[in-house]
Amino acid sequence: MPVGTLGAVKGLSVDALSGLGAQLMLANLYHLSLRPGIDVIDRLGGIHAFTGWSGPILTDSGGFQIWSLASLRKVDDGGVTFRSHLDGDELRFTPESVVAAQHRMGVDIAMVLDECPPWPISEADAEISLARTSRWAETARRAWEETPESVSGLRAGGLFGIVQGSVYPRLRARAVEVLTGLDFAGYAVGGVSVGEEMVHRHAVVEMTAPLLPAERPRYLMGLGTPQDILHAVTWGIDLFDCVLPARNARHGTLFTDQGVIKIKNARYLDDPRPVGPPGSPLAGTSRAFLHHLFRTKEITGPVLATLHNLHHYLDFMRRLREGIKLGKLSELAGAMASRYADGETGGASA
RNA sequence: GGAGGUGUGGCCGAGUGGACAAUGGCAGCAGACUGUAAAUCUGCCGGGCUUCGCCCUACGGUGGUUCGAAUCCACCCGCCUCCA
Repeated sequence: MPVGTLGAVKGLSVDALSGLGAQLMLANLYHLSLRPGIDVIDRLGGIHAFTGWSGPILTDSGGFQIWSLASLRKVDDGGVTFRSHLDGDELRFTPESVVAAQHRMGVDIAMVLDECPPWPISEADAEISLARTSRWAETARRAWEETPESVSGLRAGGLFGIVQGSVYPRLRARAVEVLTGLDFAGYAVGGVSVGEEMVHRHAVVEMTAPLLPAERPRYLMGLGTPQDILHAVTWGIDLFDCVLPARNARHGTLFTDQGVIKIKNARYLDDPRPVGPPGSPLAGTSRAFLHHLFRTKEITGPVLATLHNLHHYLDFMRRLREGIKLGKLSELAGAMASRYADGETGGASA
């Protein structure tokens, strides 16, 4: 899922996004609640009509903002109260209000409100946090059936639960048990991509993914680097979202099969080689030109780089799906992993 | 011709006796970024070294005052503005 927090992938039109073959876009309830506000989206006929994106949309609930905006919120058993990062306004999210808001926008996949705990965290604190997240999940699941009063009369398509429990196997297992008992349309693994080391990240996937029902989608929230995705796919994860390809593109880092290209580096000043492989959006764009666009701060630089990175990621996922279909995932994953390891400029992260 | 102003590191621009190799910004070089408070942030940025320190060269030029000068004085050079 390309990430379009405010309803758009930064730098791309909906046409450009669908041209890349994107199937599902992620948006964010916290950010959309502040601007333009759910009422506005409701009045305009829901999030698809509002954004013009006709493909599926998943909205994150604001649980991640409990972590990322930790200094601007207060959590209690009933929910979370944010102080807007824009103007300090109070914004109250409860499990029920979050479900209702996503119904009103008519999103395809709604996420329950969860508490994304920080890292590091003790097992005792993680357990307290998980207990709250679990109660919220039950509340959200009950609220899900209630039809909201909305202008658009829309409903969300499905509700996903979010497995928390930090790095602790006992807690992750308990979380899975609670959530599967509530019968969600899909299950997400949350609480990663909060600054933890790769070993922890991978351990969480390995201890959680196998416990999730095989017939429901498994969504790993917030990841990741190509290496992270490769690892998670081999462990049975189906769905990903990550700001990395889009954000890094805007910051001048391009993902390729050979590793990472930092296009702003002086070495690309007169590099005639194309940015992307044949058939990709930037197959006809030289590294020298893209370097020039970044150096001169042309808006087109970040836009083209975003096209490139999203294409690379979506193509990467396409190849993995193909590998799964052919029953050759482990072969493919092994080959890809070694390529990233041997990349000319190294992998995406240490 | 007269009057006034000004000259600082690649550029712009602070600094008007010691805390100054000299605030900022730009440019330059590199790094970071994982459910987006991010077209953002961080580091380096006169030269050399044994780089939490030392040495050299530096605030238009020359000379001087002073224990000490980018800062004060004299002369010279350049540039700008106004008047004629």
